[in-house]
Amino acid sequence: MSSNQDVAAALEEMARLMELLGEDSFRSGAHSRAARAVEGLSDDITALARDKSKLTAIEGIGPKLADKIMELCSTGAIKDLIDLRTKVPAGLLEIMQVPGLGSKTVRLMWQAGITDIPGLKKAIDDGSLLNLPRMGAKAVAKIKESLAFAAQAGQRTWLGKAAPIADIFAAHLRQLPGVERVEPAGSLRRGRDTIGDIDILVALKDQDTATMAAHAAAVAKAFCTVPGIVQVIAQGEGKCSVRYSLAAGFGRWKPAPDPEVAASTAVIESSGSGSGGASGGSGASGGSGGPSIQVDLRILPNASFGSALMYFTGSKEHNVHLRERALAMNYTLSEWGLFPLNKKIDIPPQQRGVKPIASATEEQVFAALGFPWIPPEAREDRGELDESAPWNLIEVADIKSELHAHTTASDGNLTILELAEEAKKRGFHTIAVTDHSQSSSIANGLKPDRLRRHIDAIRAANDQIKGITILAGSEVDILADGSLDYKDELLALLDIVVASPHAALSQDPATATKRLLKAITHPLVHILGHPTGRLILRRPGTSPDMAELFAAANEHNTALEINAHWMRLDLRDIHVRAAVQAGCTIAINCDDHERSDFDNLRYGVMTARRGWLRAEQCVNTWAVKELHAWLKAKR
DNA sequence: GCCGTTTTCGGCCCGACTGTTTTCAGTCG
Repeated sequence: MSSNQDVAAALEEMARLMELLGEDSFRSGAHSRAARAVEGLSDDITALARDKSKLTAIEGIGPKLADKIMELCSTGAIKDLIDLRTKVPAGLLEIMQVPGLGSKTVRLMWQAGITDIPGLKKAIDDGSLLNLPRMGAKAVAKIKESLAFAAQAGQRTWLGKAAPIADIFAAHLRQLPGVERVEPAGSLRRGRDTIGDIDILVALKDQDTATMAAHAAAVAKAFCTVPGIVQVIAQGEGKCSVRYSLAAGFGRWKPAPDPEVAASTAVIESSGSGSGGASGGSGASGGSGGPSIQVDLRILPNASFGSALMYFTGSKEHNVHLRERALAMNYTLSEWGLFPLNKKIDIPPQQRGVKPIASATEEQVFAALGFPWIPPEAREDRGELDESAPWNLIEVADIKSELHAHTTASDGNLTILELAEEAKKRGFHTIAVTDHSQSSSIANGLKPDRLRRHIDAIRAANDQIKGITILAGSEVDILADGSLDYKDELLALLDIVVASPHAALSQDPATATKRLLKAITHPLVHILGHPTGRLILRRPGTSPDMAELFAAANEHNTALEINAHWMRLDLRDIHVRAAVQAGCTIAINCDDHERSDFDNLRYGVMTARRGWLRAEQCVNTWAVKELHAWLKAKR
């Protein structure tokens, strides 16, 4: 059995190997595109692979690639991939991970006898690398510097950790003269659960050319000297790239109170700051190899802001399709704007002073191409260009309740009233107190008698406070066999039950499906909390049959949670999309343990928007009456 | 290797930066 990730990895490896062998770039590109298509599927590829026509129905997968996917799913291997591996030394793929080295250069190295990273280092040291074509002292120095980052190139970090770093850069640039707008773009703006690099777009006030050039230079300089930068990769007039120390960005970031999270993240923190003292003015010493993230800057005139923001937001595949659509309409689209196509002239239109058809706002550019404005979170080339109706996706402002929160009774650090006051401050009409159940002993889970007293305390607090309803609830453990951690008589006393898996997260898919189905179909359960139990970049969680879960959730009127903590975001985007299509009800909860956890809501909402969720399908947007009626229906 | 509101064959997005070059190839997003 192969997961979607396995299939995508195999296809991507084939693409890389073909590049190294110098094969047709469109052919390797097709493999690469297919890999991303598989990665973005919410359906299990193994199931689809039983029927070839279902595979070829996926855009980017034709008959040949369908055969290879079916071969991998049924035999566990692809013969063509094995053949490719025998032709290319394995170390070359590692060399290609070095930032700035692509297939053409690595191929030249291979021809010169360099086949792995140690060989490359040796060729740098003995000077033989200089003998390669187009390889001078500067290029070698750059490779030497980049080698330190080879291991972490391609590594990603959490959305909730990248966003504060983007804020640091944006705040730094926003105050500069001549700057009209600063906008983080890229995967951050699309709300992906992990971020590869941070993209910042700066729009300059439209003035005379000389003034704008001076302002651009000042912005570029300011960008490349932000404290915490460990390497300047490129610095031009309109475009810069740097690597920023992740350790230096830890200032605002605290380990999550969730003990399992705290334990795992503590490791990262200590390894991050271990080399050269704590954060602060580390400067551009470079090359220490500590955790770092690439930050890219693009500077453009404000008149191009819309098209530039579209270009810089991506995704790459979305952009490619959009540009193809432009060509079909006899236009050409770039970050400079949408222009009439003129194939006879080689010079780009913006350099000839051609007036764009649209460029100032995203709405204008989309409209000129015949689309409604597409939310950034939906720009993943997952069918968004086939939609013609306005989007109207859920927004943070739509959220009116929080239905999963902890207090000092278990592992939170707020009292019932403090929690309720904070929720009220955020404009919510309802907050549910859902402390851990007895089996979560590490989180100080409540034994039945403590829960009974806790319910009384919650009722008392609810009588005391005005302007918000406090619900008595529990985040009850779903035990390994699917049974719940309290007896039904006790659960029936609660206003709301969130059932979540916390242990036995390595179960096989069939067992996990059975376990979660039991919780979903339990008559007293309202919400299935963080369904797979994954921790992003830490552990995969279980892989239940989602289609089965969604069908059962629909039938039993059980909501499925998007846990908004940036370490979880579970359900994940593609699951949300499938759940929305299946008609499921979704909950978006912050799983609050402290005040600042309420701020994670934006990540949960972004994940919801990536699944094309509209407000009405989310319980947290419902008015008091509607929400409470839904809760009571299970009592 | 995929795909089709001009095509079932002949295309396949667009521009910036770098380092090496006497005009451009490679890489990246």
